[in-house]
This record gives sequence, structure tokens and C-alpha cells, in this order.
Amino acid sequence: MPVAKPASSEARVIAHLDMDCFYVQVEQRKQPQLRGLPTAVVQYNEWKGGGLIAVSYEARKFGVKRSMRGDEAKSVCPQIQLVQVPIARGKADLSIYRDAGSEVVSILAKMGRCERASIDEVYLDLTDAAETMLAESPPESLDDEALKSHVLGLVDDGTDAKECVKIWLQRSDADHNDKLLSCGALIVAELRNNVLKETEFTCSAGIAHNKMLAKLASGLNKPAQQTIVPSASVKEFLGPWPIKKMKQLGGKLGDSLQSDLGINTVGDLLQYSEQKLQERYGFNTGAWLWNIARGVSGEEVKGRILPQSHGSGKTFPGPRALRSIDTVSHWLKKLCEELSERILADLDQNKRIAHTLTLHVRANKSSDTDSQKKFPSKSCPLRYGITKIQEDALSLFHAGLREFMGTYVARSEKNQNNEWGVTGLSVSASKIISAPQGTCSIRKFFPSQCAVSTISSEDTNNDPNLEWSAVAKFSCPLLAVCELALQSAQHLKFSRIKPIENNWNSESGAFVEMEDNTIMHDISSLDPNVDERKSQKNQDEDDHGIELAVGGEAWAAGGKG
DNA sequence: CTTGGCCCGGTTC
DNA sequence: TGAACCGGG
Repeated sequence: MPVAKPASSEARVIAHLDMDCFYVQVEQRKQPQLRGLPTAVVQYNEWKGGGLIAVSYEARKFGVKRSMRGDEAKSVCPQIQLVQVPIARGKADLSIYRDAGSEVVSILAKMGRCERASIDEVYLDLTDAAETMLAESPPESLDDEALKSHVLGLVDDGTDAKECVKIWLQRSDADHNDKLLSCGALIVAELRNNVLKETEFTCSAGIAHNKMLAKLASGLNKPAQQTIVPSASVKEFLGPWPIKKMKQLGGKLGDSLQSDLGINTVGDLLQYSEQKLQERYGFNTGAWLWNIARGVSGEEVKGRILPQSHGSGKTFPGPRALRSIDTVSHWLKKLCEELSERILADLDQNKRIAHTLTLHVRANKSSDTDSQKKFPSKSCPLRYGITKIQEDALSLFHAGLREFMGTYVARSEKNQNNEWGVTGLSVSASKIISAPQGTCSIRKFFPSQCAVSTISSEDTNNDPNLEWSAVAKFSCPLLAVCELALQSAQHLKFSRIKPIENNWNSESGAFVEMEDNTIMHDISSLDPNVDERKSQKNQDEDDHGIELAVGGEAWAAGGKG
């Protein structure tokens, strides 16, 4: 549900940048001979030429649409160049596009608060930059790219369009807000030039006082153009706009507005009072609707340039549905391999750790009765390492399958069955938390409830491999501490766990280098008796002391603390 | 069998 | 907290 947010009192300058047919551009950069040719990117070539997921503007002129299959595109545009999405592990691999998007973001993020809205879209809050420019260096000589801006509501009286824009951008009698937008447009023009220079990608942009208007504007003039939305032109611009094309109104809420109230355009919505809308759609949604009809939106640009989750999925439509545990396991393995690769790259590049693994399954049941029953999603703590992830994902699948099929387990698990068919699988990693950088105190890794009786940092400092290290003694239930310690120490390159008590029957108190150079997950690899301890957990509620020593390399590459 | 496949974010309970 | 659902590209 949309939430009504008050527009901030001070005018903001918000830009929305949208890469032009992004996947095509990525492929054209890779194969420059494709530039200027009608081109489309397809995935899965085997069925009717694959599905189009991006279409170049040259190809659009021939009527090629994103909804088409490759064969269909060939028939309306025989010379079209079809490029396949890379395939890895038997599934489409979008990583080259994700990485290309990151290139763009890293350029844009220098200028102001930056929100990565999708693989090819970014919002920027340029308020500060625009205010600064207005105060210190008001627009004088104008970049050619800025002169090519479109200004909504600016009447082109037949004279040179660039001259009109130039006059508009430099008007001294403009109000403060319009001047801010002018500065924003100059900044965006420069940013787009930088992006083009550094990545060879073109993009289009909208510049307005809020996200909603900026987003609508960025789509008005494509490709490689930018559009400004002055406040004075909002009403005229928004009035005829189809209600279903407003962000958040593309689904059921938009349907309801259309069929229940006969609202087809934003202008139609204007006739309803805030109270009426609130009566029908609730306080928040009603207020939000009333505001957006007037081009008012307070939604802020989130400062986030990294994704909050990673997912890897594949569908198995109709006859290709998976009908045995073995095939499900096979595909889960592939998906988990990709996921593992991506979270390790995130750890390496961004020092972030994912904490939750979730499995989503789409499945059908042939034993009808309630065949619409959905396969339940399941999640669990994420342990690093592809084998662990795959094991956990398979466990989640079994748990979900039991619920899906009812308490009685299907008979044939190994081989083909006729009870169920899996038509979609996806694994995702979420709850991604930044790891602390550089040298830090061990206290940071433990919640305050967990009493730390002593902390010292001398006794492991002689290890030359470690940038930092510390020892702490805890008074907590032993297993709780162990689990906590391992969760917290996940990002450490080295760790050591040694109980104070003598009954810890293990030689493994010494430092252990993690086999995959990343993470230790499992205390049982250190102490073979841990399973016994676990079974005694309930009767063993007494506090235990434990000495935990952890150490790690500082995150900064090359290691300075 | 298809405006899908493969993603991502947010809200609600 | 997890899970269902919604909406977007």
C-alpha cells in the first residue's frame, strides 16, 4: 500500500535516470559492430526463438516489441540482430547486466544521494548540488546536452528550440524553484555526459521536484534525452495521464479506481475530495491518492546503491515440471551455486554478509481437490559455502513439500511421482548486513545481554597473520555462546574457540584457517562432542564460561588497520 | 504454452 | 520473526 508522506517544505531537486534499452547497450558495447543495427536481447532460444527482454530503438521502428518471441521479431524485422542472454549452469545469467548497472551507479553516486531503483534505473537527490550551484556559479555558458533538454510547458514558438531552452534555463526572473530545476538539469546533463564517456552507455532522465514526476518525465523523451518538469506545468502534464500508468496504480488499486469510480486519468481523480478517497481506500492510501493527483509526493530518495537481496531462480513450465527429488535437488544445486557466487562476491567487494536463505517454490498437485494450494516459502539462517547452502535449500524444500502435500509423505521420493510437479524454483539471500571495517573491538559482535566478564587483547597479538584480535570471556549457556560466536564471527578469516572449562575435549583450540578462506560455520567441525552437548541442552541450563578468541584481517585490501 | 522469465523492493499480518 | 502478497522493470 502506498503511504501518504507530507511533501517536505523546502523544494527538492530529484532526477530519475533510466538507461536506454539497457541490455541491448551492454551487448552492443561488447560487440560494437551491432551499434546502430536493429538489435534485441533474447533469453532461451529453443522455443520460438526465445523471449525478448530488450529491444533497440532501431528495432522498435520496425514494430518489434518486448512481448514478442524471437521468431516473431524476425518476421516483422528480418534483419534484426538477436543476441542471447549468457547462460551459466543451465540458466540465464544476468550478471553482466548487473555489473554494467554498477558501473553507472558508481559514477552517479558521486553527485548526491543515490538510490538504485532497479538494474537500470537510478534516483538522485540533487538538491544540495543544485542549491550550491545556484549560490556560487549560476548557469552561464551552457553545455550542449543541457540545451537539448525538454522543458514541459515551454511553448516552442517556432524559433530555435535550443535558444528557447537556453533562455528558459537562464531566466533571471524565474522563481527559486525553477532556477533550482535549471541547475539540476545542468548537473544531470553533465552526469549523462560522464556516464557516456566512461561507460559508452546512453540514458534518459527526468528532473523534477519529486520522485514521481521525475520518473514520469524520464520516459517522455527517449533515448538519450532529458526532460524538466517545472511546477507550473504539472497540472497540464498530469491531467490526461492514464491512471493505470501511475506508479503503484498499475495493479489492483488502479483497477478499482477505474471500474469502481470510473477514473481513467489523473485528471479524473482530481474531482474526488481527500475525504471521499479516504472513505473508500483508507486514511493513508486516500491521502496518497489525493496528493499524487496534484503531483505531490514526499517520498525520499533512499541512499542505497547496493541490492538488499540476491536471488537466483528458474521456471519449469508445464510439461517440463520437475517430478522427482533428484531433479529438484539437481536444479537447487545450480541455483545455489550461482547464489553462493554472488554472496561471496558481495562479501569480497562490499564487505556484506547475508543472514537469511529463502526458498520459493511454485508447484502443482495432480491430486486435485485443492490444487490452488500454494507451495509455502521457507527460510533459515544462511550458512556460507555452496554445499551448506544446497543442503539447507533441499531441507527447506522437504519441509515445504510436506506441508504442501499434507501430513502424509509421498511414497516415491526418489523417482518420478505423479503427486506433484515443481514449475518454479528460486533461492534468495537476504538480511544483508555490512561487516565492520578495519580494526574494531570484539564487544561489537555481542549483544549487551550477553555478559562479558573480561576482555583482553594481548594474548593473540603475536600472530603476524592477524590485523586485530581479542579474547573475551562469557558467562552464558555454552551452546548459546557458541552459536552466537559463530554467527558473529562469520566474516572472520581466522577464529578460535576455546572453552574455559576443561571438559572441552578438543585439540582444536589453535587457530584454524578456513578452508575456503572465508567463513567458519559449524562448530561441530571443531568439537566432535557438540552433538551430545546439544542433546543435553535442556537439562543443561547452567551457565558456562567460555573463552573465545577471534582474529581477522582488516578489511581494507592490502591490510592496513 | 507464454505478457514470459528473472529478477528486485515494499507492506501487511 | 517469517510468509504471503503486491507492484515494478
